[in-house]
Amino acid sequence: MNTVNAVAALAALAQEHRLTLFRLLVKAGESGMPAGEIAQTLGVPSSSLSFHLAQLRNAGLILQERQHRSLIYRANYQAMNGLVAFLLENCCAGTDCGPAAACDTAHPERKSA
Amino acid sequence: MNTVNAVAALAALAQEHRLTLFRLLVKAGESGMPAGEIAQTLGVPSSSLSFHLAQLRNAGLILQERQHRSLIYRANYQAMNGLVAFLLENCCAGTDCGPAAACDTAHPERKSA
DNA sequence: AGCTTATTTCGACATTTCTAGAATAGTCGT
DNA sequence: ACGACTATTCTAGAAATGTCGAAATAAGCT
Repeated sequence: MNTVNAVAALAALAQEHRLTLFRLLVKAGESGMPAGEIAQTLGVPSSSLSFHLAQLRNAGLILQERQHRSLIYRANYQAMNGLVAFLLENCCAGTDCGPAAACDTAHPERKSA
Repeated sequence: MNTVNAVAALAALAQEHRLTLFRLLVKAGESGMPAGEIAQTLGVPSSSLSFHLAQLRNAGLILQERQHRSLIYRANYQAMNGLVAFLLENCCAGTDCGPAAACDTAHPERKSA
């Protein structure tokens, strides 16, 4: 993670619809949500939603996967952790003041191990 | 922390100069830095810097304090932690997957306790 | 092949944000 | 009070971003 990546990720999150959307996907977990369902939940026209999904995807914060006719989106926990780590990188003047991020990609209810 | 606050904070950080500036202050710690020194370090005209400092301040991410002729700025660790906590709030479908933020306002080298 | 559903891309417009010079406002020493 | 120093506000133009209808693309069904 460098400044440019971080700015892209932050800019992607710095918008009401996108932040809500991202958090929705964070909640949704590994199974993700199809674009249509997201549009409905957020009450945003599909073309607008598509624009926002693209922003988040370009920033690497969400992942896309086709499932039959629908495109399923889910949060990229790893990217999120990277961003948080970057933000708190030199927190407390470089002293290690504890773990900065702690969300694993694996999902408690779903992970095999 | 709510969505509106979070968007404000993220928007404040979603800009190359401001992100660098914020991280500079995070490194600088409790003692902070005067505006002039920041401007010099970042190579940004003072009027532009002032604009960015105001953005970060409005978002609650940095604190201002006058010291004689200089205005000293320092990172607001608490605000940062609040933001991170908000972002990872329902991480892993609400399962508590560990501490999301860990930077205390108190500074190892300076704290009394 | 043709029809239906799901989603994206295009285009045009409105809004917001960034930049930086010039003017203004506080603070201090003399 | 005056001058020097530090920093902000004002201003205007340039650049980037958000919105959403209409058209286009992709996938699956019969």
